[in-house]
Amino acid sequence: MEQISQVDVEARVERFRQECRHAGLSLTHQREIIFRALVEMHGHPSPESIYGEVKRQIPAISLATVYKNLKTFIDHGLTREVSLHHGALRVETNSAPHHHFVCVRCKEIFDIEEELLAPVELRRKLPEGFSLQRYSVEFQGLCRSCGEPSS
Amino acid sequence: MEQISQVDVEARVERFRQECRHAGLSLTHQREIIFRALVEMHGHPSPESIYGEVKRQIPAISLATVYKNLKTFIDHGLTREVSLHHGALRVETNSAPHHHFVCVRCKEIFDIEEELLAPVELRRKLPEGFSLQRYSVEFQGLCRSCGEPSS
DNA sequence: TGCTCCATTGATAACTGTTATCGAACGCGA
DNA sequence: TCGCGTTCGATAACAGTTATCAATGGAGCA
Ligand SMILES: [Mn+2]
Ligand SMILES: [Mn+2]
Ligand SMILES: [Zn+2]
Ligand SMILES: [Zn+2]
Repeated sequence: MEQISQVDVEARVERFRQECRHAGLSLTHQREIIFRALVEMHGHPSPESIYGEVKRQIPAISLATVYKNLKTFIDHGLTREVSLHHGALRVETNSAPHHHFVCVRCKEIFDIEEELLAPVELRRKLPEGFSLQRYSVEFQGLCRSCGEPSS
Repeated sequence: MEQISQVDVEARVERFRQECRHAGLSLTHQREIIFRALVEMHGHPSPESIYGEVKRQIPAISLATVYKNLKTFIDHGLTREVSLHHGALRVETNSAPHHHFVCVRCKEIFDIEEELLAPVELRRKLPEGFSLQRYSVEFQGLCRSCGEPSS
């Protein structure tokens, strides 16, 4: 959670410009401000919080523009979505500890039995003050149906 | 993903009844049908899909009843929500592989450096047809601020 | 069994997060 | 500088979820 230096920010914005050119994306003012905000905001910001930040520099910007650009960035690998299954609540009654495989394409969630993995080992302790209740490994990739070449 | 036997279902529904009594929850017809559907549906159903299932047995049931009961079940540990951060899109520019700690209380997401963990080891291969792109470990528990006794 | 009370239900309005639509504005190559 | 296709802002529409509230119905008790 260390602060990112201004030099690093500029370097990443410059790389961003190159990647936009590469991908045939127009370099709009909005686009750049949004990306810069993204890099400068530490953590895992929501569209709403990014909007709040960007609005300070472009008061007239639309929330829809933020959404559209975030989607564009994600599609082009310029940023990443933290959770692939944030769309709707999902529940399960399988109370046994187990892991999940999430398909990046169809977003389906598959159970992975716990025994398939060797226990996760911590080399050091978690940061001070954090109390652990459980953990599970989330695998991401293509599921059987989505990986087929015929798709 | 093996099919659950009818005997097991009944056993779990019976346990459900006991736990409801224990928790001071009324044993309503809707409640039991919803729970039974939940146990019988394999995978990670959404409220909408549960509603669809339950509606076949109680055509007049309201979607709100399904939501309310799912929340009640989760609050009492009768079922589990698969993802703690399904509420809204979250993005990050931290492209280095890393893990996450999600606070069960405030839902904040914290980065955990990759080096804190020994590499995850697969004892066997993933199920046939699944292609892995990445994985990360999700820790759940209380963060520093939420774990404080003064809260 | 019948009565009372409070939890729960169903209907629906309201709210939040997200996407679609569309005319205006703008970036970019010619 | 011009012209075209992209992107923008405003806003309607949509999806998922929660709040509201009157009606219903479990659960304990007479
Ligand atoms: Mn699962
Ligand atoms: Mn992260
Ligand atoms: Zn898939
Ligand atoms: Zn917390």
